[in-house]
Amino acid sequence: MSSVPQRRSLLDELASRGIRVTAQRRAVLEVIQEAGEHLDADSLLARARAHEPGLNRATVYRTIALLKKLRLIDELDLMHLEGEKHYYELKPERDHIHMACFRCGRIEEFTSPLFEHLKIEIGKQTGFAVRVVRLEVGGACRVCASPAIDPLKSQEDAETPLR
Amino acid sequence: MSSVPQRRSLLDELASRGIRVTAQRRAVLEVIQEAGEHLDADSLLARARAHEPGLNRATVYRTIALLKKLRLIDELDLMHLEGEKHYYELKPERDHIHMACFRCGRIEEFTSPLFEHLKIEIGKQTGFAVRVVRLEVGGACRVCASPAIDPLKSQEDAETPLR
DNA sequence: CTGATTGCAAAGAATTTGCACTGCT
DNA sequence: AGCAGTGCAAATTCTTTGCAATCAG
Repeated sequence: MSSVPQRRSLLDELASRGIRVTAQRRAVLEVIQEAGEHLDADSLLARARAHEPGLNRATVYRTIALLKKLRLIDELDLMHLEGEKHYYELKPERDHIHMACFRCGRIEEFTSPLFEHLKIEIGKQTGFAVRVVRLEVGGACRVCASPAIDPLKSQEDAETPLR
Repeated sequence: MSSVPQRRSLLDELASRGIRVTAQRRAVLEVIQEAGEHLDADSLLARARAHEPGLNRATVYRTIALLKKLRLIDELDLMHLEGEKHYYELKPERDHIHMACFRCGRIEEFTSPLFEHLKIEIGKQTGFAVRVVRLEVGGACRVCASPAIDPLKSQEDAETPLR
């Protein structure tokens, strides 16, 4: 939800690697950095155009690809709750789990030491060098799962995504 | 990799729920059931056409949607190693982790009691009723991560997907 | 200067949908 | 018989690409 600012800005990361900093990239990076939520390419474009009006959709996709390659952002599916878009967020200090409520569509995040242990175990047991981890969960959030909310209203199906 | 057959066939599952069993569905179910690997919609169509030549692509998608809704299969992305397709597998008795090697493209599976604990913890800590879990990992498999393989050949990038 | 980056427009990949026809149960 | 399921073709959604013009370093 609220994000702890990370040590170096995306801009600094690019510059320090000798990657060209253009006005377009600056606009996209800024939006990603200040985003309070998970953004897809389309909303990213819309917001970045506030900074850089002529910005093209293709440039957004190319910038996303760049940031992914540099492992500065993570790509999420959020259980495909709405369409097949991808969502992006700054790579966090500690990986977290994304939980998508099939009933109300809310996305929750959750971190746990167990998750960190699991990642370590994967490496130890299999020899696999873990670079990117994505753990997504679908189901019913606390509120939607509660049977006490409205006994008269028949419960919507929370077994399966909305669409 | 090799799969332990589950108690009831997909066909029985449908029939017992009063869902219509058509030749087309039978063909798709059979392919999913015997698949030794993760199949996308396209390969699913190709294989199922061996049983049911006229089978249409749309029917495959509709059948996949049905099985997903009934939670008889899981949908995977396999870190989008090749395109944005989805892959499908029978819902296993115990959820497993999918590990995708960015260098050689191999997919490994891994199960761990820690993973089960983590799922339980999610529910306990957040009140979220977990229905579907997808844990995917990207990186370098044991072989590709090994620095001893070929010291002369400069290592390919294993930090990031191939495409 | 000069190659990396961009915009544009078109193409591509994966999936979904409307509708008339077919075939389970 | 009746309605769920299917095929077909077109539409949608999301993303990528080729190429000429532009701009950062």
